[in-house]
Amino acid sequence: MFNNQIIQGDCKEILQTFPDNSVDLIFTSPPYADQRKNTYGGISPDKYVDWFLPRSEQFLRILKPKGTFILNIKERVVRGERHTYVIELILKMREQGWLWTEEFMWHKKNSYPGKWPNRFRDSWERLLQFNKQRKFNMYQEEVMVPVGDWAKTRLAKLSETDKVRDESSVNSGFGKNVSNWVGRDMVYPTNVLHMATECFNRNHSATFPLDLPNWFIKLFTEEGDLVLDPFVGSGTTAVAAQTLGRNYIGIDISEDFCRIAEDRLEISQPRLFESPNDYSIKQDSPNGTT
Amino acid sequence: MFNNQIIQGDCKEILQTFPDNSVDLIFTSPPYADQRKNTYGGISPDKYVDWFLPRSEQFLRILKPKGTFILNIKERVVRGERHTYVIELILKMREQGWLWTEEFMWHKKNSYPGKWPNRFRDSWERLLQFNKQRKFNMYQEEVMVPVGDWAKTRLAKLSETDKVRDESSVNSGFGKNVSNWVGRDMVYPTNVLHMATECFNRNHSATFPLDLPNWFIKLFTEEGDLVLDPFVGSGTTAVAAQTLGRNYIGIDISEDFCRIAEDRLEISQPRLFESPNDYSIKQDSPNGTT
DNA sequence: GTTCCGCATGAATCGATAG
DNA sequence: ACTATCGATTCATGCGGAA
Repeated sequence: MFNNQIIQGDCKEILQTFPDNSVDLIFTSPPYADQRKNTYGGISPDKYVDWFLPRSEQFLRILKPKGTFILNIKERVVRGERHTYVIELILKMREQGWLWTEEFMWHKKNSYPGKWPNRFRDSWERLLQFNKQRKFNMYQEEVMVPVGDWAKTRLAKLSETDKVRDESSVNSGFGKNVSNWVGRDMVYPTNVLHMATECFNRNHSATFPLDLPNWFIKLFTEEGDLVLDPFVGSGTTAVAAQTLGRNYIGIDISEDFCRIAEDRLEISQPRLFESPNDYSIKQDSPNGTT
Repeated sequence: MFNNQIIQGDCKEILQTFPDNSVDLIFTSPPYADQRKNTYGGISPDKYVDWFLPRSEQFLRILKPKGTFILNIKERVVRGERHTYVIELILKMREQGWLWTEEFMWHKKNSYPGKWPNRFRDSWERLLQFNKQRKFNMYQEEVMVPVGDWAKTRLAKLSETDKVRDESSVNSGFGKNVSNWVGRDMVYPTNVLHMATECFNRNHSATFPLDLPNWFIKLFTEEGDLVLDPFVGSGTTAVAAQTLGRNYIGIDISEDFCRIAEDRLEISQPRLFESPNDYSIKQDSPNGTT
C-alpha cells in the first residue's frame, strides 16, 4: 500500500483508496479554524464541523476495530467567546458512529504570550480520543513514568507515621493505595500531559512537540503497526512513528509541507542506528511536579 | 437580604425570591450526575441538562451584568465513554443567553487513585466561565503569581554582579533591559490551575480545595461584593468569600450540609483577626513546575 | 568543558483603524 | 453595521556565543 510515505493531497479523497480496517492509530492535529490561513485557506469556525465530518467518516472506515483516533484541537476565541465548533464536532462524530472515549489534556508550558483585559493566556489544548469499539488496544506499561517527588517523600515517611494512620483510617483509600507503590519506580501516568511547544525550529513550524505523538504511539500501537496522520504538516507524527519502529502514512494538502516532512524523515532515519530510544517522554508524573 | 447566610432548600425555588442583577460572582460545583445520590436523589446523566437549565436560568437573572458565573464540572464515564451532558449544557446555556467566555483547567495534582485497562486516572476538571456581557469585572493583578524558574535562575545573579555592570556599561542596552525586570517578580497566570484536591473531608464528597474559590473570588470580585454558591455543600466557597472580606450566600438542599457549612464558617471567622491574608494561592507558575 | 546570558520565536487575542 | 488588516502586549524555551 502506501506504507512509509508522505502523500500530497486532500485526505478526503486520498483515503477513499484505502481499504477498510487497515490503520492502527490515527494521530492528527488538523488546521484549526482560520488559523493557518496561508497554507490551508482558512476554514471559518462556523463551517468547521461540516468541513471535518466527511473526513472523519473516512477515518472511521479505515481504522481497525481495535484502533484509536487521537484528535488534537482547540477552539479559538470569536467575539469574546470560546467558539463551540469543537464540542459540536464531538456530538456529530458520535452520531457518525464514533465513541468519545476520553479527553486528554495537553498543558502547554510555554503558551503564547499576551495580555488582555478579559482573559489570560491560553495554556492548554484538547486531545480527544475516539474509538470504534469499547475494547481497543492499549499498552499502558509503555508510557509509565518515574515516580514523582510526591510519592518519594510520602513513602519515605511511610514506615514511621503513615503505617499507624493506615490502620486507624481505613476508608480514606490512601493507606491501601500506598502499599501498591512500595518498591515501585514507575507508575502509570494520568490524562494530563505537560509538554512545551517547539517554537525554535526555524525551518519548519512544528505545531506540537515530538513527545506528543510519541506518547500516544507508544500507548496505542506496537512495533510494525500503522500510524496515519491525515494532516501531517511538517511531519512530526511521521517522524515519531518512524523512530519508534512503526509504519507511517502522512497526508497533507500542501506540497511544501510534504517536502518538509520528507526531509525531516530523511534526517531522522539515521538516528535509528545511533540511539533508538533516545526520545524521553516528559509526561507528567502523577502529582504534576515534574 | 440573605447576605452572609446559608440557606437550606433547592436553589431553583430559593433564588426566585432574589432580585435581578444582585450577585457579583456565582461559583459552584454542582452535584455531578449520579454522584451524590444520597443528597440530591441522583440525577441521571441523560437528564442532567434538563435538571440544570431551570437553575442556570435563575443564575442568569440574578447575576449582575458585569458579574461572572464559574461552573466547576466534569463529565463522568458512562458505558466506556465520556458522557456528553457537559458539552450539551454549554450549548443549551448559550441558547439561554449566556456567553461561554472561557474554559479554565483545574489540574488535580493528586487525583483519585485507581487502575483500569482502558483509561488512566482522571486528573483534571473543567472550570467553565460564563458571562452576561462581553465586558465584565476582572481584577487580574490580584492573582499574579511568582515568575517561573526561568527568570528566577536567570535573574538570581543580577543583584550581585550585574548591578555593577549596569553602572559601568551605560550604552550596552543591557542596563535598560534589566530595569524592566528588577522588582518585577510577578507575572500573570494562565488558564491552567494546578491545585491538589483536599482529601481530608470524609463526610462529604465533591470537595474542592479552598484555593479554587479563593482564586476566582479574587479575580472576579472586590471586597464587599456578593458571592453565591447555589450548591454550597460543605461550604468551601462561603468560607473563602468570608475570609476574603466578601459577602456570601450559600444554598444547599441538604440540611446536614448546611449545618456543616455553618460550622465551618463559624470556625473560620476568627481567623480574620489572626491573619487576614493567610491563604496562599498555589496557582501555577507559568512554567507549570510549581 | 562547563555555566551563563542574549536572542528570536511562537495554532493568541484585543482594540483601533480602514474599506 | 460588518469584515479585514495591523500594532501592541507578553513569557517560556532552546540555540549559540561568551565568560
